[in-house]
Amino acid sequence: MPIRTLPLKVDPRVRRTRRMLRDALVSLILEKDYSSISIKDITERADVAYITFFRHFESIDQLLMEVLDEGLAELLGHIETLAKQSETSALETEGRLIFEYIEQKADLFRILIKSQSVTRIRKKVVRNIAIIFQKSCTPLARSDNTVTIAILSNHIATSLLALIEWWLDNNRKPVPAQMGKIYKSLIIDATVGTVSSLSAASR
Amino acid sequence: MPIRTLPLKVDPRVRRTRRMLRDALVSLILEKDYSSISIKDITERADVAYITFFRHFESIDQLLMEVLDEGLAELLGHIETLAKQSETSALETEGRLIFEYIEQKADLFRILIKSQSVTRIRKKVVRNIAIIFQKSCTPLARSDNTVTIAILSNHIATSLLALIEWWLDNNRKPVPAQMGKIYKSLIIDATVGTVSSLSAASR
DNA sequence: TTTAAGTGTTACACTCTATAACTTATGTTT
DNA sequence: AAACATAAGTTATAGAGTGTAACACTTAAA
Repeated sequence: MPIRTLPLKVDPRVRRTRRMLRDALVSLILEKDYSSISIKDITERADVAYITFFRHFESIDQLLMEVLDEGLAELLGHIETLAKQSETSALETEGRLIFEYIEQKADLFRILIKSQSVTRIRKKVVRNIAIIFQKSCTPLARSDNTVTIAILSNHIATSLLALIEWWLDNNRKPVPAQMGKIYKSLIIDATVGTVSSLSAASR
Repeated sequence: MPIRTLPLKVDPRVRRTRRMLRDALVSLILEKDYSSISIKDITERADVAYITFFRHFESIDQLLMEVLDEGLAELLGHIETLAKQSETSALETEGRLIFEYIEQKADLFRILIKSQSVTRIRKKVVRNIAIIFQKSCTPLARSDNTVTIAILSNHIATSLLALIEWWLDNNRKPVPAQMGKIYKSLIIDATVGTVSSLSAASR
């Protein structure tokens, strides 16, 4: 049995303060460079006392992690759904749906990409996405080579993020449908092709 | 004709100071987190007065750029050579040579990967590497689609860096020869395959 | 209403960045 | 070698940012 009952009634003042700090950081990230954001900036934007920040978070990075954990849960759930679809017959639309989803959640993705500048956070995001694709990679690597699976899933995660970053930097020029095709061919099909060529070489 | 003759006799004191600052930053990056390095740290390590830093550089980022420009020139030249080889018949050894080179220049690469945490610097490194591969990509994309070429070269550059980062994070586990195969199959062959599949679709 | 906990105010110590005025050291030139 | 120009060192200063402490005020819960 768990030691603490999960909701455990959080003081509404605490909920309010943390939410205001999160919202303040989000709006600040969207309008200026992450590394130039100070704790004073955040507390002023949140209309909260300076010291209150330290009563809830150890650093801006930690606050950002809370923000991302929130948004990432939804994002990862969406990617996971799409990854599962790729095992079925909906391969054609999978990539397009990803980029359409990005257009909808543009703010979240701008923050996500910007956050990648913080190494620790970037690695965590990559790892989370890689874990999702790991499931799709495992059946592919017949020789159950754990190293190969790790490399493949890491490659998919980093490549997808890089492709998204490029797309956002270039004003989302090719439409989602075209980006979907590129994603499928350049990342997914290519990964599958690698598995067969590598396992053929070791056979 | 250029306005200034290029070497123009740099004061030996300036050369010495700048070299000491560069060396100090390199040794600091190798032993602690980049974002925690202060200008005072650098000048103390370099055994130089604090104010002297500002007489040569505007910021730590700028000093790092000078460090990277130095090392990157050699690195890029090496990759370029390998990229040219890929147009000939030496395809089999290309990838292996890259990872053997990384083992030799481990310090430079550790700095390069760590520097990626600074968005501006990371983008510049990616762009530089992408430009090299752009030349190899151009003949592939027959429909001279500039967008496609940009995406392909960006994909190769980011994927290669991500693969290198993964390899360094995992204690260089698979030997260079194996990593070379993975690189060739997962990144190079996959890119070539994408070009043909995309141009076939638009035909 | 009383109590507990969260938040605000003010003050302070510390680090880091950035600049200025002035002195000392070093290289270049005559 | 002496004179000059320039780089580097010393000291002082100002301002921003982090982090903590003591105390007063406000809100939620009993």
